[in-house]
Amino acid sequence: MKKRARQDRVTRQAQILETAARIFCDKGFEGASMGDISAALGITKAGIYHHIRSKEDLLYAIMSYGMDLFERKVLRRVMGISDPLERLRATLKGHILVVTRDRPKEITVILHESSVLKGRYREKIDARKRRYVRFLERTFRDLVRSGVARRVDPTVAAFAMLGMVNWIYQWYRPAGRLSGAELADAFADVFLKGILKSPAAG
Amino acid sequence: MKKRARQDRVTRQAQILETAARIFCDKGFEGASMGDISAALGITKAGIYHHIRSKEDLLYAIMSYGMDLFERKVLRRVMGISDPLERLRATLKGHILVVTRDRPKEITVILHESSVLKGRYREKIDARKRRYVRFLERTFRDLVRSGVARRVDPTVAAFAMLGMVNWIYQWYRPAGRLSGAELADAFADVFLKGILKSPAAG
Amino acid sequence: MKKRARQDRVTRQAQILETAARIFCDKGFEGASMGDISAALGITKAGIYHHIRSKEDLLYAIMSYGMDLFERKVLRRVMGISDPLERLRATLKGHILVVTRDRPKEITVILHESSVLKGRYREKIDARKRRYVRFLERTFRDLVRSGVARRVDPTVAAFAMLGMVNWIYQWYRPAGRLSGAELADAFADVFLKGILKSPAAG
Amino acid sequence: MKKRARQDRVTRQAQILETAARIFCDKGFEGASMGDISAALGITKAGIYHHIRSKEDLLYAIMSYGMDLFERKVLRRVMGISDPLERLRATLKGHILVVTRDRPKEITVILHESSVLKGRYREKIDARKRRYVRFLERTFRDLVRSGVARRVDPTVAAFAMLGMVNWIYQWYRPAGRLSGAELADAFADVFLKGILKSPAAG
DNA sequence: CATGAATGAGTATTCATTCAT
DNA sequence: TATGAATGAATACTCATTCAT
Repeated sequence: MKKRARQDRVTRQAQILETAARIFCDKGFEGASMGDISAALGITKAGIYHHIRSKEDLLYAIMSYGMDLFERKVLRRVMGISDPLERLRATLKGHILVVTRDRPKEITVILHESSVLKGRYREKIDARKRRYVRFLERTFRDLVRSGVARRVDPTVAAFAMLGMVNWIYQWYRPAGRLSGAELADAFADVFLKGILKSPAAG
Repeated sequence: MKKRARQDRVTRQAQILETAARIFCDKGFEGASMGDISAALGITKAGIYHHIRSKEDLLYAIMSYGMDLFERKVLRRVMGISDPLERLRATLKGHILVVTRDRPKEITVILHESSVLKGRYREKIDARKRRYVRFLERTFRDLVRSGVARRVDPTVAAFAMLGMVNWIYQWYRPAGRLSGAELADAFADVFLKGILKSPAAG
Repeated sequence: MKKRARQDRVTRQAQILETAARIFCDKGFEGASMGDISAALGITKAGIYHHIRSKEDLLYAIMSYGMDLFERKVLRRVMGISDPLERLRATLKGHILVVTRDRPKEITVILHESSVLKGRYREKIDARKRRYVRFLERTFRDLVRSGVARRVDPTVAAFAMLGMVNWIYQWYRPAGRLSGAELADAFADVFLKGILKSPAAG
Repeated sequence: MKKRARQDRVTRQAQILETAARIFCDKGFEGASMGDISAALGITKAGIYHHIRSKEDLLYAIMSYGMDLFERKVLRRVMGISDPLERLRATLKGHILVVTRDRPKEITVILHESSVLKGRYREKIDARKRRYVRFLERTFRDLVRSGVARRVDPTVAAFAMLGMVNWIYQWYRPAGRLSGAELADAFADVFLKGILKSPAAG
């Protein structure tokens, strides 16, 4: 019985995070009201405050969960790959698959609302983002060193790739022509080989 | 005297747009209040309403101006270039230079707040964005047809490039290691030739 | 075991009264929340409601206990004194010693929050206060009649004394220069003999 | 016309202060809501915020005005009196007359709500209170030195007097038996000459 | 005896907007 | 063209209290 109670609580918490993520996604953090969220949950505004401390805490919890998700589903699975090309390809595809197939609202929230977070919360999320950027930079450096990649600036390459991938949520619709897997392949192809046929043309 | 009055009015309008763009940029559209804007302008809130009809109108005016700017500074200058590779290169570099050197707040607002616009305003801005996307797609199609580019999906290529470029405002700081021109060159290099040394490796 | 249970309950009740008195004292009745009290007690808000019926009841219970305390420690001990001057002196000193040495939060609550009580509760506390005022008036009347005191208005004298004494909680700090006993002596001296050297000077 | 506007504004400000003082007096600061005040003024809650910055600011403004009032009506008029006995008598009577005849709600608010103020506001009001206490202490010291008063502790005498006088708002009703002037005389009599007929009796 | 969850009413405050002047 | 005053609706959040477990 106690277990049930605890489980219910977890469920409520998760329900709130999920619903809030959806609504923050649709209306933006500032555009969404606690009333929107409580209404979507079918409880009162006051009821929500049994489970969270403030709207900003809620946002952080969502982002933190989104980070967990990303790290669990992507980062953790690719960090150990020793071959840098395999590592990069797995990262790129994994990242794209997560944002196109699972489409976790939490990650959209991270991408779109990160600047509303202040103070320690902001720092914590930013630190986790930077960790990912550094992982990408390291991978590009490995690729250049191993002679597989051209002499690209690792930082430039990292942000080029991040831009391509993080922008997906702005335009990609799963109902469209391309599946997530197809997009992943296509983006990997463009990013790795470039647009042009012959390097000499550049 | 009449001319002066009209000029002053134009000036006020421009002042308001510029100031509001800066503030929407800093705090987001929903996070910014008309009071923030009027305070930054040194006039009263009521005073602003002599020049604009509503906060949403103001946002639209900013975005519209941002679009004008982009089209004048980038699109118009490259649309006429007949060689598709030159056209693409000029577009890519022009676009990046605009967002790294001029850094117009209006364009950041377009990128970050477009989903708060509703109805006809939304459609109008979206139509202009789509026009740019179609222009890019046409360019990639031309490149493939002319045998200069590999067989890439034009839509995929367009959004890959847009992602890289539109994400820049999220991380690029002019005080950093790279100048706008250097970033433009580096991104063009990565995008056109890809990361890898040998196409066979992909 | 029953005895133990009852004792525990009494203990809990007393704990709640004491803690609530302290918190009402610090933050005022309206400024304090049931959450403040429950947190200070280490139980839940709901837990408190097993021992009290409402916040107002709790306030009344505190005041009532404060009154009990005062009547037990002061009034009861001096009412029987037949010599009016001894009676007055004992009352004055006893009252001051209670508020300076024991410093019961309950009495501060009575002095500071009495107007928030309504209805029957208010009447009950007010009645006990009036009883004390009438006791003082009677004592002054006795003093005048017996020729020991000058022809002072008993009501005026009673409220002059009450003001001096009831104001103490606003400024007196036990860490200061005067002990409670010293303050009691000093106040008694001032009140009984006045400020001036020679009555003629007044 | 501009003058009228400014005058109106002053009037509104004064209206708000006065009304809020009355309501804080009746219900206490925490017990009173901004809605109570706005309703009493016949404007909306939002309307009030054109004239004040916050509820706490409003409280400070009331207390500050109460202090102005007291200093103007009492302190300023008596500070210059060179004879200490005259000075004390004028202070005592002036103070009592102010709280019994004018009965400014602002002074009651100062006496009852001062502990809700925090930070700089609290310090400012406290400093003005201390200034009055020091003035009283100086006066008592002068009286003792000049041989007019008995050897009383100036601090004790000051707080004895303050208690008598500051407690008046708790019990005095102008509809009662005593006029303010009569109470002033009676309190002065009790305080200066004491209760007892013969000093030897103490 | 105690809890976690919930609620309805209420809190101070902010908002975009209007309007008489 | 600008202002000060005002408003109605909304904001995030808190409150005392209840109740099933």
